[in-house]
Amino acid sequence: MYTCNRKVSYTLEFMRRDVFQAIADPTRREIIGLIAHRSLNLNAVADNFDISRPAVSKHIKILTQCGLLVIKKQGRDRYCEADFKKLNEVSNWVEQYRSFWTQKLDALGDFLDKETNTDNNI
Amino acid sequence: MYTCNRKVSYTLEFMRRDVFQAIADPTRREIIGLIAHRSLNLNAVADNFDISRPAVSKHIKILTQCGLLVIKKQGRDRYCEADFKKLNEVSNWVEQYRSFWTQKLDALGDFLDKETNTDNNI
DNA sequence: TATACATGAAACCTTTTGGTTACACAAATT
DNA sequence: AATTTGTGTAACCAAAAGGTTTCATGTATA
Repeated sequence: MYTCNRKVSYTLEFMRRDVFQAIADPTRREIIGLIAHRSLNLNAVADNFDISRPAVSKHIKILTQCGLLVIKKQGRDRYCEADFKKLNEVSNWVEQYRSFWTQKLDALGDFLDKETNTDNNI
Repeated sequence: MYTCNRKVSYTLEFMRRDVFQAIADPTRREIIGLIAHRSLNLNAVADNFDISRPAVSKHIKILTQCGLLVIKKQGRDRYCEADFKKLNEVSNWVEQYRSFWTQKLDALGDFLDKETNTDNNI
């Protein structure tokens, strides 16, 4: 029932970050907003924040590990490109409850409908 | 530009939790799922998890502080009721990027012919 | 009234998070 | 060739997160 995602610490870089945890941080959400339309190299991203460049680098690493960000090497630059497919997981989770905060009357019916085909396993 | 949400610690209980941070924890998402269709008292919620009752109580407090959960006192019981209006904030943020992960699937086919096959680890 | 129950809250602990500085190194530029 | 630039990474730190046990307190109930 309850699967813990935090004690996993593989040796490799693919430690399968949770996308919910990734977007929990406001800085990371802002990074996603920055690179949504155009990819930026790491320094360009860092210029938008008051924190240090390595701190931004860590955030980018987390976004990469959960699949929200892809790094394209180009010379000595690392261009950060957003990949929003993983956001579908968040959308699915949130939207299953949409009826609960929009139409109260149909709430129970909609819930029962959607409950049959939820696949939110990470 | 970057506003830190973590250093806020008011004296009162209304420390305005971030809903993104609230749903980052899998236990809290599960709690929301549990009380979505019927309200449960605290012990009933705690019965669904392996962690202690005070631990669940803390999660419920966080959900309350961000507005995702409302507690209705009834005798000695505290019934937990979900309030999904705050999820709109998450939905808005995610859905602004929906076109990026839906239309991109179509455009992907075009680009894949020309560009080098980048590994899309899913 | 005495006891069981539901919950809140404090004190404490360990791990994670988010930040820093310092240094290494390859790629560009001079 | 020497230097500047972009980035990775290690070592470190404070605070937050998530958990525990223990105790207090208000409600029900035998």
